[in-house]
Parts: sequence; structure tokens; C-alpha cells
Amino acid sequence: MVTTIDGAEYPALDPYREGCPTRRVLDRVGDRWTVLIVGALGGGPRRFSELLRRVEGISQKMLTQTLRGLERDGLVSRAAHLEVPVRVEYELTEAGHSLLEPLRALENWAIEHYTGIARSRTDYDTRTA
Amino acid sequence: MVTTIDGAEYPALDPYREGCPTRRVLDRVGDRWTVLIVGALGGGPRRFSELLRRVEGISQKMLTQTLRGLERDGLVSRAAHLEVPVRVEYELTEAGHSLLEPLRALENWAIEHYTGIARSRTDYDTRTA
DNA sequence: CTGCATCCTGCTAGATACTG
DNA sequence: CAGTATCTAGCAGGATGCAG
Repeated sequence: MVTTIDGAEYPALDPYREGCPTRRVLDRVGDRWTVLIVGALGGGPRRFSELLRRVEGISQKMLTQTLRGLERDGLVSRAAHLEVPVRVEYELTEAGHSLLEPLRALENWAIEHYTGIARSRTDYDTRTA
Repeated sequence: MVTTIDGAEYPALDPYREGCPTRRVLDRVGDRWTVLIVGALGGGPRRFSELLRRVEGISQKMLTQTLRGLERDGLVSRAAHLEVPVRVEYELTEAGHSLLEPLRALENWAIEHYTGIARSRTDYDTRTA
């Protein structure tokens, strides 16, 4: 099963097509906070407050929200320990773990290229100023 | 050079820290449209209108905007052929090409896991309904 | 400590119309 | 064809207060 655009054929399972389920998956994964949270969970289970401190700049609301989304997607598991005070730990599931590798690749790419990108940005800005 | 949070040490170049330049790079790369546009350019130079058709759901405005950003970052080059009608071609630079691999990894991950994720979502929804 | 509810704001992105 | 400009609506996301 293929589709044709501009004379070229594309597979049916195609993130470039709007309705494709992989698009929704990419939307989540491409999310700004998801990348960082999954990465932060890479080292093992983390408490809510740990994540809040670790992922700088995230608000409590967005952390909760993103964690819920990840839980819903089956990428993160949530374990509430009913002590006083409450302790909640989040952990990557197996699927979540498998996401770690492509994400790390992206992270490494960012680290390798950020100087070049920064330079290119200032160049571009002075050139078009 | 390291920083310490919760007793653990982290490297200085750390996307999890707000000020870190790699954070800004990740913000761009993790962008919803960037992933798709760079991917669409993976097969070679593409015209503006080709991209518009290929990346379903993107508006002309967002395509222009994202392409400008990628050009500014030195990931995409723009070649305007002054004919009638005008023809503009976009192409990945070397740096842009290097981004292709981690992005494809992400894409493949999405394709591999979307069924599991979809199931997990409906499970979660019925469970919490 | 963890997390939900509410309110409020700014920015993002879509629609539309116009130009080289 | 490949943009720019403007206007607007919707919603993402921050702040705050409260509850288990």
C-alpha cells in the first residue's frame, strides 16, 4: 500500500501524512519536556520532586501533565508509596527504555553541533540585520 | 566542571539545565515540524511547494518560518532561481544531513511502537474513565 | 510531598489578503 | 510560485491556592 505525491511513492505508514498514527507518536516524543523527562529517568526511578529540580525550568503543572501523558502511553510507570509524607516514584517501562537510545542520539547530536549552530545563528543575524 | 543536584553530579554541558546552549538546540530539533521537514529533505533538494504538499497539515506560514529557522541554524540552504515563475529549492547542508540519522531513529521508533502506544492509551482511558 | 483546580496571560499558529 | 503582512482566536503554560 502506497500513496503518490509529486510522482513519488510513499509508504502507507508515513509520519508525513496527517492522519497517520505515527504522527501522533512523534508529536508526543518531539515534545520539549518529554525528551528531557525521559532522559532524566534514564538513570533509574526518580521521585516527582527530583524531576522537578533536575529538569530546570519546568513548572509543576507541566511536569505532572507530561508524566500523565507518558504514563498513558505506557512509557512510564507510577508508583505511589502511601507514607507520610507521600512519596511517588516514576520509572521507565520497557517501551520507555527503548526510547532512550534515539533520544540520547539526539542529545549527543545537540552537544556536538551546538557551537556550529550558535555561530551560524550570529552569522545569519548580522548578515540579515 | 560539574554541578550537583540531589547529591548526584552532572556535566556542565547539560540540556537539563535551563541556560545550557544545548537546550536551545534541542528545542529546535525537537520541534514538531522540524523533524518532518528535515526528514522530507533527506531525499535531496525539494521545492517550497513540494514540501508544502509532502508535509501534510503544515501551513505556508509555518513552513516558511521553520525553513528560515533551519537556514539560520545552518542546517538547510536556500537557492532561489530567478525564473518566471520563481523556483526556490531547499537542501540539507552537511550539518543538516548529520541530523538525519538521529531523526530517522526517532521515526523508526515511532513506527515500531505506535501500536503498543495506541493500545496503552485506550487501556488507560477506559481504566480511568 | 504530590497533585488537582482555577484563573489569567502571552504567544503561536491559522486565515486572509496582498506583492515581487 | 514563494513569500510578506496583519489580524485574531485558542490554548499552552505560569501563578496561586487548596487537598489528600
